[in-house]
Amino acid sequence: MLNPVSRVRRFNRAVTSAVGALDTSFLGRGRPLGAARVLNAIGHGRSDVAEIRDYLGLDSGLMSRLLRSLEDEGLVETTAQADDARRRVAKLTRAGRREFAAYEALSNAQAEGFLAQHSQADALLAAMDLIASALTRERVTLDEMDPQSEEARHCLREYYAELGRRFKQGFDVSLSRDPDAKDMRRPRGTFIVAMSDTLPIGCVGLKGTDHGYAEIKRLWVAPAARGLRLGRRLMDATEAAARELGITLLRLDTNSALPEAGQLYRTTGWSEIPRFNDDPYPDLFFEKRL
Amino acid sequence: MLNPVSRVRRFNRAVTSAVGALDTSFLGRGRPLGAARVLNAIGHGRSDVAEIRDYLGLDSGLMSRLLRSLEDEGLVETTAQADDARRRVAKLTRAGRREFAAYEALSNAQAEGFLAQHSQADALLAAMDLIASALTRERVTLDEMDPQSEEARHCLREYYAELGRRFKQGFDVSLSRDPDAKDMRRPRGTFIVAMSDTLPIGCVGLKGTDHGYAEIKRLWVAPAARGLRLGRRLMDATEAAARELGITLLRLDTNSALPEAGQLYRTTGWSEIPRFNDDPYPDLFFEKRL
DNA sequence: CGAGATATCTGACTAAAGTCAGATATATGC
DNA sequence: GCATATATCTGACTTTAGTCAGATATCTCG
Repeated sequence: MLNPVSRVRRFNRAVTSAVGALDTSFLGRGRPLGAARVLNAIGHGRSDVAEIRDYLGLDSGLMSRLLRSLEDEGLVETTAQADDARRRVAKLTRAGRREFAAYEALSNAQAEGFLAQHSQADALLAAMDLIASALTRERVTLDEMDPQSEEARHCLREYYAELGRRFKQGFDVSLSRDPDAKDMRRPRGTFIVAMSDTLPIGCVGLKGTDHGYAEIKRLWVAPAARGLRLGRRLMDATEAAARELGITLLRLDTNSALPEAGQLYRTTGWSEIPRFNDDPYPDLFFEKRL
Repeated sequence: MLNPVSRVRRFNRAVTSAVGALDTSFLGRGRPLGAARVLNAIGHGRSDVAEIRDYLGLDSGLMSRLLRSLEDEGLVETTAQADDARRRVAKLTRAGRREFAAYEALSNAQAEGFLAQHSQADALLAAMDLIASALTRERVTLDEMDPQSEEARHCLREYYAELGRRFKQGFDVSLSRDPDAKDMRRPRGTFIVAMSDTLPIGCVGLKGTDHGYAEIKRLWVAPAARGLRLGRRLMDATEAAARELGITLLRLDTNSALPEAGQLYRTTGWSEIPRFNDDPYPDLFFEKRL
């Protein structure tokens, strides 16, 4: 029972038998699961019928009937899409919004109840993040976002906190050459956030300069998402963006206290070069010609 | 999205949509889920029909039909129970054992496949253990076991390893007064292992002595199971066993590098006493009168 | 404009799971 | 021995989910 395979299977059993209890929010309101799922998909902002069908993996006939039953209940209204009358868009009515709110409340209460049972909620949440990221790894999207968006700022806070923990001397952003947000917006550069579901789990910035090269900054992957090769995906996406922007030379700096980063650069075509700036934190410098 | 409730809900979503993929082992052999579940329950050693029905939460009519379909396939045989001919016991036939083995192989392959996708399997497994323990906390059983059983030895190994990490000077069992296994067997004492499903996640020993008291030794809770108040349950069970054995005075020693242990003793009726042995590791001594 | 593609809907069907009311056989307690 | 309880089985039924083949309306492109 102590080998890895048995441990995974134990987890599967625990989760399978608890999933009913973990997410009973779809139940308990006297509606079959299928209809409840459609209602919740609409509530969560999906309105295009084809999109919902695709998201829930439903047959078009079944989808049509479920939608009809929600209309009969007075919870949903469908109209033809303005620019393509074959497509339909679904919207919650006032009663539908009430019903959706009730599902949300159930779901929240249930998650709170689960957390309340456990005195070490932090460790439990970290474990849940890790597993959720692992399970949804193929659904992680890399989105270009503003470096001052909520998601980007979250990543940067976490990134600085981690540097503080990992550098012997700590880390103080104000001492470092913090890139200006405007250098990480198109067309000078960009900022990419890796999103798992709605949780930001990694980021990287491409910072334009006036020195004939662009810099890669702030590459970070959440602890809960390590081991999914996300660093590599982020770097690939940044390089692609740099090519699009006509950039031909990339540079970056890093620190030997972050060995996994150095390792990543060395195995993906970067070459070590001499120090090219006077930032006090980095002690390793790389460049890559595109 | 970054608050605890949202994180739990993200986990729920991830797991709910992955559960199909997490445990598809019940599928893919051309048998409906219900029948496959019954076959597997029997394969895992449940033979009493009423017990299976209860375990799987099935209606008696449905159970009867599922069992009949497995019999028709030649996978299962049922006979009347020897001492009560109303009850039936189910057993796998040779073909049934083959089929069960195929399910097991599928399940193992699938768990292996999942692990193979992740480079940080250790962290993932630790997270899975933690969550599985949290989800099944109310199903943790405390079983009296031989101190030399596989389960007990696993707990002790983990316990020693943890002391090694937490004591500044490390920990060497041979320097400590390691209790003799025979002092932790009835009627002199006992040894209790906390089992979650089939994984040992905690232990405690009650060691009989000839000095008018018994000692509590080796209280340990797996990191994956902390925060579930398991330490307290283990202590309660040990005290109950001590009372049964006619023991009226308990003593124990511990170390101030394990603050959560000292805290537990202080809040559960133990009083600090002067050193009562010459073991080099402990620096705190407690006693409790039953 | 017309052919073919696309999005949705409708009707007819199946499989699986589950419910419920007895029927049957056996056990238990007086 | 008999009334009552228990374990299982059988038949009749419902609900839910899902499949599939067309019907209908609309769009797109030459």
